Amino acid sequence: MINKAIPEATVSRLPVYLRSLGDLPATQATCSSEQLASIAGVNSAQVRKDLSHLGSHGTRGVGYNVAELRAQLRQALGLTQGYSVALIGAGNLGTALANYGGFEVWGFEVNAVLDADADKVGRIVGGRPIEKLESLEEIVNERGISIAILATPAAAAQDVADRVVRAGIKSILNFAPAVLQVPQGVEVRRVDLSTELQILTFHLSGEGAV
Amino acid sequence: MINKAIPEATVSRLPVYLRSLGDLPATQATCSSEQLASIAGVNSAQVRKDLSHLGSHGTRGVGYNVAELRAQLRQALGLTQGYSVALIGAGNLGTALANYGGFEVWGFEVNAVLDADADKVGRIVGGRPIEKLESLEEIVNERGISIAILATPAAAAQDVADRVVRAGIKSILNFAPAVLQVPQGVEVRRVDLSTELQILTFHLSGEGAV
DNA sequence: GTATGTGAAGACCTTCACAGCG
DNA sequence: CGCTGTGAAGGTCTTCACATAC
Repeated sequence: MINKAIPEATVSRLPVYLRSLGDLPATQATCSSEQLASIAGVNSAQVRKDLSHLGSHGTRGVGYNVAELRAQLRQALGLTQGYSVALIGAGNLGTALANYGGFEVWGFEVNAVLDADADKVGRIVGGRPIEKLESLEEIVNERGISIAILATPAAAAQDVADRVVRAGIKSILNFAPAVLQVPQGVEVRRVDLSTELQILTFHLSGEGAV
Repeated sequence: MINKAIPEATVSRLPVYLRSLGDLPATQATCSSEQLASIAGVNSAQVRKDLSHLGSHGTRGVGYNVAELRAQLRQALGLTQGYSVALIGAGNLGTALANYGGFEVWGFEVNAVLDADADKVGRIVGGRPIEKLESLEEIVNERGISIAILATPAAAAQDVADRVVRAGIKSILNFAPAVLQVPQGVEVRRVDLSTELQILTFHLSGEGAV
């Protein structure tokens, strides 16, 4: 399997490259590692090494074929198929995510919005009625959900994660400010506002410029 | 300056340790690296090495004093003072962030919500009227804003960032799906939904279970 | 006995610099 | 000549393992 060989650090940059290609003029058929690097904000040797993991073959003296590279990136990232997403937690953030729609372009569709609060069930969010958390397993099976986005309070996050894992989901995007314990084979990515702000203040208060 | 010596990887874990301390029973006065590691989801040697960068001194055979460690973490992260934040872009996500309030606990206060869209100006979001982007510089000076949260569309992000930098802000939390170019001395942290989802699908579609 | 603090080893990541190809 | 692809060098980060201190 080719994927097995791609280092994690490279994987995390592939989506950036893919998006960067979209920033090129539509007329541009070819693109150098130098140019891609400048849009993506990384070193050009990095770009070349990263792309070499895809088995990508640019043309020396010319660069990479934009259309082909885009196809290879989508392939590597598994974006040739669509994904069904469940959003759990319909508070402020959850509601905003349900309405956001910025990732439908990439083939992600929110096919369920769940909440533990019975009072919220039935309310329409992002064009769908909120469903009760108890139906999770059923919904996952029926609608082929493969990704869960957690936007619950921190205190509820671990319980919900356990439930999500029991329902067979292997990919979790966690917005709750908590570190989740999950079994091997389940992948969690954490997006944590407070953490990011605190990293910023570290640099603000500590060393000077640079 | 002590901060200068703290590696970036360590800095990014300090907020997690700080929050993890809050998960301990209120009665617990002392905490081992082992316990902290398990809550924070890292290796215990990592915890010890990270904390040693703070000049922290645990007690051998006992562990770390919880209250003291919390104080040291807050100190290192610059959380002994409050920070005034401007939120730019009052769309779905921006509105949710304005209402969120989950980081006020840590001393961050949203003291301005701005938007480029004249139609939105004056509407109340998170208890404040939306103000026009043109007033940015003035607002930053008047209210001592030191952090900007960007929640604009990707296409506008770079222009807004330029403006924010010109207003003298040195810390940006960027939710727009774009890589920002900023001068040396300005720190940008990117939070990118689509990127995170795509990293998840890489693992879903590629290799099997870990 | 128990848990910290840390040198040393090893894994991983980035950058350089240039050979090689178009 | 220009740009890719990559060995080699140089960093950074993580983990181990144990001396050290309470």
